[in-house]
Amino acid sequence: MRIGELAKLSNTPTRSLRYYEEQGLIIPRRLENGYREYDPYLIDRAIQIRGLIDSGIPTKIIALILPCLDKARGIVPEDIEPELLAILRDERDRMTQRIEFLTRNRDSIATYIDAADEALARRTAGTAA
Amino acid sequence: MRIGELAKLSNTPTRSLRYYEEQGLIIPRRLENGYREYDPYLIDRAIQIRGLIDSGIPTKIIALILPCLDKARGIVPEDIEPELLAILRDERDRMTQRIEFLTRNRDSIATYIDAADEALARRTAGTAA
DNA sequence: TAAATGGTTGACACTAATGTGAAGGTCAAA
DNA sequence: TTTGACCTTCACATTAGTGTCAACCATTTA
Repeated sequence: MRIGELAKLSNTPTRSLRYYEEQGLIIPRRLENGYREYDPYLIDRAIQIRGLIDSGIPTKIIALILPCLDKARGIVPEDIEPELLAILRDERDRMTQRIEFLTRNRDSIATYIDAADEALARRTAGTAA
Repeated sequence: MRIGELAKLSNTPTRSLRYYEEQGLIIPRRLENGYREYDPYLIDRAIQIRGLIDSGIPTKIIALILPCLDKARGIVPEDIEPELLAILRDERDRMTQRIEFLTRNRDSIATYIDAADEALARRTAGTAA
């Protein structure tokens, strides 16, 4: 598929898709026209990248970990550099921290929302009665 | 305490602390000199803000949800605007999405790391034997 | 064939968050 | 009293990611 279709299917602006290519995250084939040609599996990849960027992970890190995410289901790495491994551990821990942070704060917001809902329900009930 | 001490304790550059003030996230008292004076509880708040920003939440959203996070433990909101409530629900859901995304990808990375470790262990064992 | 649609590159602009440096005020200690 | 550490504001620079526009090429359709 071409870039416009991928943009629709992955809900990602074409501008961003071209940027991801520039950053080495998604590199499509080219048709004779020069048009970008994307394989269908790249829909998921585009969505994944958007999610990671939205979570505060810079594209340079994403470029590092993407190959590992691909290989994760199956292929065992044989010649992995210890430096890359260290970076991966670091990033894994950073992500865990982020998850904990987000979870704590999300739960606080949820608690607040629930309290507000309850308060509203009480007031509505009182008004109705 | 003054800005330098808070910077050390919260591991946040003074530049960022001033920026947070500009964004209405942390507003310290002022001494007669004009120096910023921070209460100790603001250490946690600074750390919290850093975590949220690092997780991809923009300061404008943080400014909205911070008061709720404060109130979350205790004070029940009485006069909450339905618009704010809608924004909060939205943000809560967005954070949940982020958490799921991060968790999935973190787990993939972890799996990859474990596989690499195992492979290394096998090779080392073989070499030793 | 001409218009419409969608693709290409390139450039300029913008926001968010932070780095950095200038020019200067405050205060404690030598 | 002068040095040094820390503070102030102001301002310009930078990075990431995206928006947007210009000028042009390709393909389909009226």
